[in-house]
Order: sequence, then structure tokens, then C-alpha cells
Amino acid sequence: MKSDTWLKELRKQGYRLTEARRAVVETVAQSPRALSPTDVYNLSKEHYPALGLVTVYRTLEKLEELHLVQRVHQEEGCNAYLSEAEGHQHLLICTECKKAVYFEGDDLGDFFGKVGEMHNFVVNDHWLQLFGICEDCKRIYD
Amino acid sequence: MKSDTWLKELRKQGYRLTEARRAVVETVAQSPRALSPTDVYNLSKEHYPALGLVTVYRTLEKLEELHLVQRVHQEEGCNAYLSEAEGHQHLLICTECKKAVYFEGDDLGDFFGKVGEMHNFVVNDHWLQLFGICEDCKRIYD
DNA sequence: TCCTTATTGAAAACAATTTTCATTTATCGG
DNA sequence: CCGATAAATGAAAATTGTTTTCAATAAGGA
Ligand SMILES: [Mn+2]
Ligand SMILES: [Mn+2]
Ligand SMILES: [Zn+2]
Ligand SMILES: [Zn+2]
Repeated sequence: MKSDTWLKELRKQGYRLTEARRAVVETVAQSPRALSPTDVYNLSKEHYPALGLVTVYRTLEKLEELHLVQRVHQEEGCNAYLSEAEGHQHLLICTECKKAVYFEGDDLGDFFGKVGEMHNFVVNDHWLQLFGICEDCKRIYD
Repeated sequence: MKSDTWLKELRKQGYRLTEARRAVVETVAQSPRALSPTDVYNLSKEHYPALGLVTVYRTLEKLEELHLVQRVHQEEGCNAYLSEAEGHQHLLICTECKKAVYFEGDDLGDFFGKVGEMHNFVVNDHWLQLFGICEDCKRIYD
């Protein structure tokens, strides 16, 4: 289970395992879409009603530092967190249900380097996201 | 001058031309980098000290509606506005001085379509930004 | 020049996030 | 198993960024 790996990693970093953290980790680790702090709060409260929103912020911050989650930027907002993929990947997001899927695409590196050269830049990072409609939503909204 | 074009466009939409608007438009139109509302406020005040921050927000909102500026997302924040390019373009941003340059790259559309297919998504938009170091900053920081 | 009404800036309201702090509790050493 | 200790918690306050409200101002058509 992904949440167990995350908890183990938190422990390895010297952090303590609390009920609050377990609840937050559980929620984020198994979510198919990026969640805002408030989303995480509301969902996690079902497992641990005493949870405070502050703790959600603090836990997300740590998970991000450990590269277990990443922030996702969308039109609707830029403070949603998603389980991070292994290695360098890019996102494909359904604009209806917000489901997020990772894909690789590193054939692009060369092209990006050339674009940089043309403008006398040294390119050392890139940011790529695709938006569309997923299979399930296609079925529903057609 | 780009700011004159923008003012003309505002006028065409029935908006009035005020000193406050002129100052904001001037600032944003000639900036080589994306500016936050506060940036715009501080820079514009030099030309029009009576300016209020509210007016900056309101003017940026209108410029965005008219597609004269676009919001730019970066690690440091997602509320910076930049003069928009003609047609569909992508951004190359210097992480040192924040200078932004547009480039075309629509050879990518096919690839993005294929990625979508592989995941049973219909892809209808994408978001691509490159980050690097521009010529000037390279010179300074090396 | 006058009239109408869009636009303005100050102040208040609101929302999201961070800080502060007294209390609780996870972990460690015995 | 205890405690002891320091990390972690949640409530409340503070801070920050943005929007709304509103009375005063001024742009632009007549
Ligand atoms: Mn890549
Ligand atoms: Mn494109
Ligand atoms: Zn963003
Ligand atoms: Zn969907």
C-alpha cells in the first residue's frame, strides 16, 4: 500500500507517526486526483474527526519536501497536491473529473534544448501538462 | 507602441481611458517579465502616484479578458501577468531575472494526441513552459 | 459646458495560509 | 512497561492576498 511506504519514509526522516498524519497520508496517497488542503481536510476528517486544518497544511508541506506529493497547477487553482510519480513524468488531467494520469515524454528534451539555443537560453527544466476528457467522462457527458 | 494598441482596444470595448488605466497598461505592456499585481502597482505608481491597488486588479482583469495579457504560473507564484503573444505560443522563462520569451512549438500537437490515445483521453489543451538561464544572466552568474 | 454613468481609491469584508501557544502524545531510554 | 522529553497537535490570532462596498470623481457623448 502506498500510504505505508509514505509513513515508513516519514519515519525514516525522524518524523513521528500520529493519527492525524496517518489520516492525511491515507487520503492523499490513494486519491486519483489532486486535492486542495481543504479537500484533504474534509476527506481525512471522516477517518479522524479531531483533525485540524493546520495539520493538513503541515503534513502536505512535509510530503512535498520528501517528493512524495507534488503541487498541481490548474485553471481552477494551484494548490492541489497529487501523489508524485517515479522519475520524471508529466501529467494528463481530465478537466471534468480531475483524474490525473502520468506519462513519460522525454523524447522532448532535445527539442526543448534547441528552442533554448535559438533564444540563447540554457534550458534546465520544463513543465508540461495535457488537459482533456477521460474515458469515463466521455461516456457520461456524450 | 504596444500600450497604445491596448488602450485603443480598451476604448473599442467601450471602456474609458483614465490616468490610472494608462499607467497600468504602460507598465505591463512594456515589461519583459510577468508582473504580480503588487509589482504593477509599485511600478505604475511612479507614473501615477494616486493609483490604487484595486484599480490594478480591475485593469489586469480586463486586459486578461481581452487576451492582451495572460497569467503566468511559476514556482514563486501563479499571479503574474505578461503581455500575451499572437497565436498559440509557449513560454521560455529565465529563472534568474524572470525574463519571458515566447516560442512556437506546434509540432507537438500530434505527440500529445497520441499520449492521450494511449490513456483513452481526448486531449484538447496543453500547457508547456521551459525554464532556464538567459544570455544576460549566464554572463553575470558565471 | 453639462449630464450621465463608468471609474476611482479608501475602507471594510472575505478567504486562504501561517504563526503562536498551551496541551497532548509518540518515541526513547531505562 | 514506565516516565521524561521534545515533537506534534488544534484553537485562536495574525498575516497576506483579493474582492466588495460606497461615496466622490471625472470621462466622454450630447
Ligand atoms: Mn519531461
Ligand atoms: Mn502548443
Ligand atoms: Zn499555478
Ligand atoms: Zn474524467
